[in-house]
Amino acid sequence: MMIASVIVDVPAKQTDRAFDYRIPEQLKHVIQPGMRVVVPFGPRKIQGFVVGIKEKSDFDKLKSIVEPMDLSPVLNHELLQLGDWLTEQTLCYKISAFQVMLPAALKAKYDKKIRLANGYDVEILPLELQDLFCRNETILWADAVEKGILPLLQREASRGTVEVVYEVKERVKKKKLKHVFSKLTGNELSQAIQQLPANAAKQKEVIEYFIERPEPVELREILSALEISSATIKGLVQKGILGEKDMEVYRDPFAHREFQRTEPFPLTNEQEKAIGPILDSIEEKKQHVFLLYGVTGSGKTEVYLQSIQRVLQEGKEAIFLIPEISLTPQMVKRFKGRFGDQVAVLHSGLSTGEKYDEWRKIQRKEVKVVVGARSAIYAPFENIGIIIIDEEHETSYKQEENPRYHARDVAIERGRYHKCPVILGSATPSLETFARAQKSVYGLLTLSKRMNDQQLPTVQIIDMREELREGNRSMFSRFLLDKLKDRLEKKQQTVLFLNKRGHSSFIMCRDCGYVVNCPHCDISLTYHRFSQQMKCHYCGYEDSVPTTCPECNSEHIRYFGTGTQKVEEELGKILPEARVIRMDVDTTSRKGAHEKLLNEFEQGKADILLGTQMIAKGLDFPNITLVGVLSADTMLHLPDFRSSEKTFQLLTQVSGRAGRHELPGEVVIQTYTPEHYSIELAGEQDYDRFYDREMMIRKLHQYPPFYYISLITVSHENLMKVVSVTEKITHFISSKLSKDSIVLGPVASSIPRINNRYRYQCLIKYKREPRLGEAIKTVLDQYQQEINTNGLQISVDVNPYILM
DNA sequence: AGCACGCCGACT
DNA sequence: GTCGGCGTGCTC
Repeated sequence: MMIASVIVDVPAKQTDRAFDYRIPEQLKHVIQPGMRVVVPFGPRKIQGFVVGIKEKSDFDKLKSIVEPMDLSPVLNHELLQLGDWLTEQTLCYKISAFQVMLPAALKAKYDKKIRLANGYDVEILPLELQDLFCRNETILWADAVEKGILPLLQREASRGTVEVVYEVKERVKKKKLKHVFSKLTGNELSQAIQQLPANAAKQKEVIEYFIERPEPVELREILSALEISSATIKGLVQKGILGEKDMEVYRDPFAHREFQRTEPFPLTNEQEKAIGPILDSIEEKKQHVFLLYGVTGSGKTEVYLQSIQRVLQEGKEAIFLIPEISLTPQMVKRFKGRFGDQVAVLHSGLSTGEKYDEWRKIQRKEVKVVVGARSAIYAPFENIGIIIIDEEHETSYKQEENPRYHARDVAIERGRYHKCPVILGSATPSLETFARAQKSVYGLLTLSKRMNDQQLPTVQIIDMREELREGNRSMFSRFLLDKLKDRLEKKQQTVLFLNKRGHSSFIMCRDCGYVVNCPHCDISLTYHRFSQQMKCHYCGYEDSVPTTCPECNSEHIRYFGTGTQKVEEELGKILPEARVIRMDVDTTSRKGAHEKLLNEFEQGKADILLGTQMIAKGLDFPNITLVGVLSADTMLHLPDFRSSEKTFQLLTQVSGRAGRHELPGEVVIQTYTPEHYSIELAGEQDYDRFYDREMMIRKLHQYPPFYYISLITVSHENLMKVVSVTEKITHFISSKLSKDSIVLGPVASSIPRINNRYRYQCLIKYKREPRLGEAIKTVLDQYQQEINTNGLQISVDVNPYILM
């Protein structure tokens, strides 16, 4: 007898193990590891992943697999193994690890239904129910609740006349469209033409079409191609010459778009030198991690493209990761232009169905290259020749929910399996990566010159305190304003960057300084002009803006902080002639809006592009000669050890937008802390000195890359409970680790309360601690009961990116 | 996660 | 005496 080990779709500690199921005889040759199956679990039917097949089980009352959900495995051997690794690394459930590797469309949904039990007739039911069950075979549980007939049904269920059934349903269907095909051979078709009446010109045209191209064709396509109506086709179908059938098609997010083919550019000396070791590594089939450290505009992309080209020549596949925010149409264009329809694109702008289709193209080996954001690292290729992570330092590569993985780590793990190079590219590498390159753990490849020998833009740092002292209360320094006017005159373009993170608009009383906080979370409410409301970004609480201060009754209570709208307004006042395009969450939420706005800017329909994070990357327009950063230091003051690094990276990225082509670029950075090294050195665009400086601080405070960190966050409604549990956990972990490790806690989280739940943390810093995972698992086991029943939550983040 | 089983309080 | 509360433990 064949038995399948199945990981069931129940994300809980107690079910985080394989359950054994009998494989029915007729499925003996169908069921394979990596397939999704429907299995009975307790009283219901749920989805599961087959992880192994064996002949014996320790369990003797096995149930049988109900049915397979796939024709072929959705997870190959490597990905199953990778799932185990993910579970180990991030301490997540197996089922979560598998699900994160697949498109959302493959995640099961469940229906709970009620139907007449076997052997009973509708007659036996009370009258109210008879009608219902005459019309429907089953009734959705949710409908029954709504109709208020649940008690009735429950009574019947206890009599045994109706029963509850659970069904697993697929989330998306494969898209099918009507196709037309020829039922006859070429010769037979030619004969058929003869037999048609003389006035059937259109029908003859259709038959000729099929003589030339005998394969099935989409109905819509042939209708428009031959300019005929569906009646023509219908006639031929009735004559038995053509047939109609529904065939699967891909949703194509890039339909009706032409991508201009591009050829490889000749490489500069520097590029040539950088690509050498990569090509060697491809050839030697050796795992090797490289840091491609190249200033903005130094031509990293061309190195990527030509490396991928070599991989394709070897008959292998390539994964190219890029942060969601810079996964712009521009970037897609470059890849599609070079590699045509060998490219699949995966990003959050696609619908569930579109993502699923792109994923299937990969699985069916119809494409060779994947360009995508974080989760594209799990592309189901089987013969990977290179993995590239562009903008390696970006925080979006870390997933902030379970499984809390970093795409870089997954890339290196997959590279190990496929024995292929992994390229990490950045102008401002994360300290971890640069440190590893310095220690030769990673190969260091440097591009120090911009293409065509353009100069890096000149950077001017403006002290806004000085401006204030001299009576300028506007958000534009006089220097920046002059520059703006200058560009308007010269008809050159400007990018204005507003760093909003950590500093959104809040409501404050100007008399007593009272700030309106969320009643459920310890965080200020954000002002939304659109709805004239205040909103909590953590729990969704909403309220209208008070007219008087609840503390001092003053009427001088209003919103504070700088939003893009406010900047736009002020621009309108001081530079009324300037045409401004604003890009933020509000103006880009609609699908395609992002692209549209950028296109308008590119075509010169505006002088100033004003925006937040989303314009920091990827913009590459020749006419941009000025970049202004309105508030450089807003995120410098976040309680995070990476805040200096992030500030430096962001400022450097933004500066890189200026002067990428013939015209020289200029950058103006406004700040209240010009003396801070991350701002000063971003101004000098000196990564190396920033690195040295920041490394000293990291060493001093025992942070990465000198120490690894893990973060345990405990939350509960009761403050005392949280503190005492965190206290115990801290104690326990501390007792299990070597004395070189540092265990900090209990400490209130930087957002001490979210949704009325208090949050405390235990931070662990260590150099080598092989037993830490074990210790954390013990903690989770210990508190299992309270987690299940008492509403206690304990979350673990190994190598957290944000300490929140 | 769901759900059944089982042991204690307030009702017909 | 029973209906129903939610603590406890199980699901191949």
